[in-house]
Amino acid sequence: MKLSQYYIQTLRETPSDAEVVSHKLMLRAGMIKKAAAGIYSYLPLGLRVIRKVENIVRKYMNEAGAIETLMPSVVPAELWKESGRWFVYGKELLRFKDRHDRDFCFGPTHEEVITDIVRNDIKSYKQLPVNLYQIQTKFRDEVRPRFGLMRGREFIMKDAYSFDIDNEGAEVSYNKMKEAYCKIFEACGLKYRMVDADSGAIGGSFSHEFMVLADTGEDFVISCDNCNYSANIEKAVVVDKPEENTEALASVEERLTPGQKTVEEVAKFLNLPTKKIVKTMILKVDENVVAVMIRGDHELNLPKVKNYLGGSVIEFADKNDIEMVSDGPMGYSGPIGLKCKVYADNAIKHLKNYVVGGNKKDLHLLNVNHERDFKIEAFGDFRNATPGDTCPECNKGKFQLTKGIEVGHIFKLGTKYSEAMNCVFLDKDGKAKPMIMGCYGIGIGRTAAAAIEQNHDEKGIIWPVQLAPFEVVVVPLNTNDEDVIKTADNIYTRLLNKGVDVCIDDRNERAGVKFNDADLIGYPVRVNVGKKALADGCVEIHIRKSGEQINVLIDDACDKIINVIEGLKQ
RNA sequence: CGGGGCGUAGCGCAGGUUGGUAGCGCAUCGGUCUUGGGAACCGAGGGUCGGAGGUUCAAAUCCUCUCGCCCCGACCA
Repeated sequence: MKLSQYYIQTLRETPSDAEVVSHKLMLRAGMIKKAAAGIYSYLPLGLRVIRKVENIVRKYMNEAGAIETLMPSVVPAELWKESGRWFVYGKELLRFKDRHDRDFCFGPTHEEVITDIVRNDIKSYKQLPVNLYQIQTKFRDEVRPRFGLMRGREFIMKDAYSFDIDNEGAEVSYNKMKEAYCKIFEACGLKYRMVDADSGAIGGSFSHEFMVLADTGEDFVISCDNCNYSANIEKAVVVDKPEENTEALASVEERLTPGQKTVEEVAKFLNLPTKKIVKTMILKVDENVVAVMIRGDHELNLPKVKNYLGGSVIEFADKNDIEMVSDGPMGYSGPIGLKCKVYADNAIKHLKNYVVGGNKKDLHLLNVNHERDFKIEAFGDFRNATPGDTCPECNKGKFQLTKGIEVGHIFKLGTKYSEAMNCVFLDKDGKAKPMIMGCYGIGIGRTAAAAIEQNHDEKGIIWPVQLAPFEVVVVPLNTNDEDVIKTADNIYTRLLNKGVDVCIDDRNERAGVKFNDADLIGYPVRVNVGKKALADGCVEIHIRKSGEQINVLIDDACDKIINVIEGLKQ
């Protein structure tokens, strides 16, 4: 590609509404352009990156036996009504009517559509298993789209759906996807982690998230520094460690704490460590109000409580509920005298003489002890893991906390949709059974954005070779010098012929402009062709990632460049 | 959905209190000159001041309504 004839629009200044690096750099490099909140055009350079991600995904999906299809983005409401989701999905589902006043939605995900296809075509166990996927634009009307491609409303996603005759088969399908996903993110040249995710009611380890590690990630990943256990912070198991505590029990003391509500405020006010403060959170699990006690320096984990209690909906209790069970205002709840069951995190077990709310405005109680002062229904793992916690897998390592960006998610769906939509097959005995489904997603745009979050510097993007819009840019530095032009053109043509994804920056710009654009756009390899090196019969190969610059003879240039590219792929 | 902020040239911003010719930098176009890290000089074009209504002789500026966008939070996966 000759850049003089290409569509390349870099911005010197960062548009003011970009917050994260990937968003800023994609805008500046002229890869995307915003059309509306969370809705972007992919400009040529950006599209090339998107296509590279897509093609890697295709390759390994196909290899794993999945078959590509393409479903409509506009979906008739009937299908969504059949699965029931039309009534529960809420505002995130973009709904509209056609000229005949019929309801439609823009698909945010395609379980209904694929299930409708498969139930029509597949009748026998002999036709199963099958795994169909598509790469397509989805729309979710997010409350707050942000961070460019990272969290758009319109976004490109690869979604795959597997159908099996039984659980064993579903597990095989699931594991194939798990392997394919690992290959995909590896092939993208990204540092990632596969983590256990909360699989909710389904249970088992049938849900994994794929996280690209980056400091700017929104998700927290817990991993062991000794073995390879890693998990979403929601899911990471906290080991219940017995602890010796020989402190003598002191007697309960009331203390006025005017206006001090949060743990930090109370701890500071009483001049005690946050560990000594225990917060009592009032929750509503389905229709039951319960209290959960958590050590002040820990964070409550709602899914854990929900799973422990076997509920289906969990939320913080509202003001009324709190006043009802505690006879006191919000912010001063404590376990003593509560009119509901009290559960406590394991960490409370070994704690003595701690501070709790007094169930009265501006009142806290000191030196409280369970058993003696109130009853705890049960202890359990109800908190988020923290760095330093012991690994439940090897029992030796300590937890580390890393930030990540969720780029892929796989999970077993079971028969939720096949049952609701009567997607059944006849088994060997001629009996009709619902198919067991699995669902596997990858955010294509998000993967590209995550690659930038993970690989950039002050000057711009540092693409992994596998995702770069072009692998190599050839830069003639003196556009008025015949020799320079000829040599650059020659190297460019030779690279093209060898199948290298190369472009030549033949624009009539000064060297500085081209260098800055090249750094910003992030071509992994830049070949400088200039008078200086040419005097020695050389050109320079500049490696974006390391900043390394090598002089090579013109004749050796192509081989060396290909060599460097191969090296970068490792 | 709650709280806060912003809409003025393609981008980044000033002007607004105190109403009176719409401005700056970058980008763009023409020219001279230049060519190894976003050159310099000369000249030029470009605006329904987000929109509607109101107050006024006069509104970017004051008032009302509206739309869009951004941030924090809640929510969602």
